[in-house]
Amino acid sequence: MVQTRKRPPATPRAAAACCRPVDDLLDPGLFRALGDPTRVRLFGCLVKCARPCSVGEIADCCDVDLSVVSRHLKTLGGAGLVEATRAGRTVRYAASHAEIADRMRRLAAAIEECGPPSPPRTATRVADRTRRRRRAG
Amino acid sequence: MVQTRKRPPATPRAAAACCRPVDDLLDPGLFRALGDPTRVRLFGCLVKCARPCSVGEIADCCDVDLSVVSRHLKTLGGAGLVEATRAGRTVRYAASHAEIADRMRRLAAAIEECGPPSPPRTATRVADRTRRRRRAG
DNA sequence: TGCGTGTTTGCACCATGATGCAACTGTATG
DNA sequence: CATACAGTTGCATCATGGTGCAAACACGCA
Repeated sequence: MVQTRKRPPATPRAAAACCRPVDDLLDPGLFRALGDPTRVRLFGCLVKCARPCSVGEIADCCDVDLSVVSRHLKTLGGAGLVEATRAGRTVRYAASHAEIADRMRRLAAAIEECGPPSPPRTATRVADRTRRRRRAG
Repeated sequence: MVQTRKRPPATPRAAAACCRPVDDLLDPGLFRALGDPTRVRLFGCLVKCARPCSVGEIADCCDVDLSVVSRHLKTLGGAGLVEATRAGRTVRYAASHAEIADRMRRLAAAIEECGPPSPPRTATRVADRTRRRRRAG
């Protein structure tokens, strides 16, 4: 693996001026969309349901007005968390599983890249290697 | 790998009643903390700075009142995003890199687990195997 | 074209929370 | 003990946004 790690900025002020991958991933818009209890519940239901659901169906999973659900779904869509498709007069929303998972994983990587040189990871790798060697032997 | 995948609930209403790993990871409190521009900026600076910083230092990275920064840092701390340590009269906050990265990764995994059976992943694995075979041969 | 259904939008209300200022607490230092 | 400094808290203000109701809109169907 090549050396991609940079020396961290000396102060938070310097950090504010310096650009890292984590800056793009830390989008307030995305987190804001998931910051409301009702909205995150809707998103969770769509994630677990794992298929495109109509607004009416989705509204059944919590006791707020249908119009509220409609607005929340639009917000989730704007944040890229769900995707909408029309079929006649019904609109179906589906969770964007792969996209969001990828986004979260990239955020995790970006945060980790800024942090301390992750000794636990090396430890895990050593353990893996040991296990592999044992299995082989 | 053993079969851990469950059949998804038929409707969002059923999804609301059914419990999956993703439910615990989708904590509105965490996302709410990252949903404010000022706060996420502070968090980003701490992530990039990668060391414990005093409140005064941190306040230098954005043009809001020191008291506001103090409150935001407390919020971030409450969400588990940063950790505070006192030394005399100065309080230092540091980003919890490993914890947050782990949390994001587990969320990614939980979301992916609910989603479609991820054909791209299988494809990748096949590709990896092919590549490995080629490299070996 | 009129009707019923699924969804969105306009509007008003209200709760939450982000912000700045000032006062306060707590801790070193003289 | 007085002073200065780091940070927190109380308070008032204001903007944002979550909510419900009703009306409007869009589409399929008879």
